[in-house]
Amino acid sequence: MSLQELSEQEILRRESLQKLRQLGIDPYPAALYPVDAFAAQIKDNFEDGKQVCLAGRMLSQRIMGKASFAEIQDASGRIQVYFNRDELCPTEDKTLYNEVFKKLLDLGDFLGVKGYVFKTQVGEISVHVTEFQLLSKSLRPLPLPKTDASGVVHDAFTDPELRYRQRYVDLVVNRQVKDVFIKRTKLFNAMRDFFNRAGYMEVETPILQAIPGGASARPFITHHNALDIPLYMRIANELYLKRLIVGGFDGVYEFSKNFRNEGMDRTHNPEFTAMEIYVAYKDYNWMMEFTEQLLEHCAMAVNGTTIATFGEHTIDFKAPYKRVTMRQAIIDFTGFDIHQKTEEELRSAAQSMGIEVDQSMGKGKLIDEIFGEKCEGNYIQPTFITDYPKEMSPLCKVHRDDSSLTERFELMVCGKEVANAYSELNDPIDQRERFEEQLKLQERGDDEAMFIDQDFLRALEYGMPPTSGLGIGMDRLIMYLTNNPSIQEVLFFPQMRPEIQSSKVQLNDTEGAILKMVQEQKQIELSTLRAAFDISNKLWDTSLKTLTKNQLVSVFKEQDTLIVKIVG
RNA sequence: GAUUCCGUAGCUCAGCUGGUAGAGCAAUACACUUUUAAUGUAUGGGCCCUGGGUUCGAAUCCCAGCGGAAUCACCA
Repeated sequence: MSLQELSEQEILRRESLQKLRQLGIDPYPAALYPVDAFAAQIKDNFEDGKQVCLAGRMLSQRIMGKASFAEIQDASGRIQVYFNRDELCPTEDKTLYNEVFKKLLDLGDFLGVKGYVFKTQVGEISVHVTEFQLLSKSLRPLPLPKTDASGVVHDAFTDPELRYRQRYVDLVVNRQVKDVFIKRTKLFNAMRDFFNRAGYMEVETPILQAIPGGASARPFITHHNALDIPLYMRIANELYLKRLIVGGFDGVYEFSKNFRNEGMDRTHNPEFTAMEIYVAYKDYNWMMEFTEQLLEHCAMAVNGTTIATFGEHTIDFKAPYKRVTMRQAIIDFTGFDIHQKTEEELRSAAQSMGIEVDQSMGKGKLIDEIFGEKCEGNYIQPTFITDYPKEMSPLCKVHRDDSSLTERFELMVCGKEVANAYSELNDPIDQRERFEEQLKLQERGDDEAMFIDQDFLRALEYGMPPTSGLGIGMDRLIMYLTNNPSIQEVLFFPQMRPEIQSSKVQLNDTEGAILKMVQEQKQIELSTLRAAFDISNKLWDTSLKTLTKNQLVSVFKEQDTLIVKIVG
C-alpha cells in the first residue's frame, strides 16, 4: 500500500511511530506488562492512594498544559488517568510528557500505566500516573462516540455494515455490543453447567459428513481429495448423537455449529449454533419439564431474572410453561378441529382461512400451514406445542395414544420456535419406512426431504433404548435474552458478502491504449488488436496480461479465433 | 427473489428547483497544573460508491451495476 492511499491521519500516525522509534521507544514491546488491576474493580472498591498497574486502550485525552487527563479502557471498562508533567519528568528534559504523551500517542493506542488511585476535585475516581509505557501503537483512527452529561451518545458508530465487517472496532467502542457477547457465553456456560450437574456428557461429532442427515435442509458440499469423495458440512448432528445412545451413553449433548446453504436474513445465518441433547429412558413429557427447568436456569444465569424483554413483549422464562396440543391450538385460533380429517377436508378448511394451498401438500404440510399462519404468532410467553402430525416428523416416535400423531413438542417464544424435541423413534423398521416416505417426497419434487443414512439404520437395528432428544436454537435464544431482533447482533462475525477491493489499477500508456481500443470495439480479434500496435512481443504480452489480471479484459477462444473482450 | 430506503472527510450527518463541497467530533499548531461531550484561537483533510446518459455545467436529474438496511416471499 502506498502512502498516497492512506488518509492524512494514518500517515501522521505512521510518522509518530517513526519518531517514537527515533526516541528509542519500541512501539510494540515484547515483554509482558505486570497488570494487577482493572478499571471496574478500582472504581467499585475505591481505596485512596492504592498502588495500581493497569493497561488498556487510551480512548480520550484532555490536555491542559502541564497536566492532562486521559481515559483508559481495559476489558472491564474505562477509568480516568491523570498525567502531571513535572512528576513524570522531574528533570529539565520534558520530552516524555511534551513529546511522547502529548504528541506521539494517539487515541486507540495501548498504554500501560502505574500509579495510585485518587479522587479528583469533581469526585471522579482516577489513577494518578507515576509511570507509563506505550504497549502497542494504533495506526488507524477509531470512531469515537461521545456521551454527554445527560447520557446521550453522540456520533455513535452505528452503520451495521461497518459494525459487522469490523466487529473488532464495534467491540472497542460500543460497550453494549460487548455485553451481548458476554451474555452469550454466560448462556453457554449455564447450559453446560445444568447438563453436567445432571450427569450428562458433552461430546463432539463429525462436522464433515458423508451423508448430511438429521434435518431437512440444503447442505454445503465439499470434496475430500485423498478419499476422492464428496463430503457435506453437517446440517444437524442428531443422528450421530443417537448412535452414541446406541453405544450405551445415558445422556450426551453437543453445541453444534450447523451449516445450511439457504437464504440469509434477520433470523438466518448460513452457519448457526444448535444445542442438542439426548437422554436415554426418557420421553417427551420428561423432556418438557427438563426444558422449562433448563431455560429458567439459563435466564437467571444470563440476566439475573427470569423476565426478559423482547421488543414490545415481556416474557417470563419461569417454569412451568403452558402445554397446548397442536389440535387444540388450531381449535383455539380457528375453531376448526383437525382430528381425523381427510386431506381434502384439511385442504378446503385451509383454503377457507385464506391460506394458499396446492395439490402437492399432504396432510402434515397442510396442518403445518394452518398452524404457522393462524396460531404460531400468538404464543408470546413460552408455550409447548405438542403432538405434531406424523408426516412432519420422520425421526419422531408415533404418539402412544394416536397413531396419526407423534410425540413431539416445539417450544414457542414470541411466536417463534426456540426448541424442538421428540420421544425419539427407535423402531428400526418404522424408521426405515419413514425414510422411504421421505424418498418418495423427494421424487415428488420436495428438494428438502431427508437423505437415507443406512449406517444410522444399522445402529438402530442393534437397538437404541427409549430416548428423548431436545434441540435448541442457541442464536435465537440469545436473541430473546438480549433483546436483539437480528441474528447478526448475536454472532461475532455474521456472514457478509465479500468486500470488493476497489483498488484503482494504474495502467501505463500502452495498456491504456490497448484498453481504449478494446472498449471502442467491445470485442475484437486478438490478431487484429495485436497488429494495431507497433510494439515488441514482450511489451505486448505483459500489457495484455496486466489487463486480464486486473479483469479489465478477457481473452477467449471462438472457433479457433482468439477474441479479446471487455469484462463486465 | 420482489419492493422501498440508504451510500458525501477517520466517525456521525447537512447539502434546496442542477451553478466553486459544509458542520460537529477526530486530526494538526499554539495557549492552559484536577478536567470530563474540557475550553479558546488558527489550520489541514473529499475518486461526493462505481460506470454510463441528459446538460454549457451533475454530489444533486435519468439508467445500469456494486454494497448495506428494512418489509414481504422462500427456506427451518
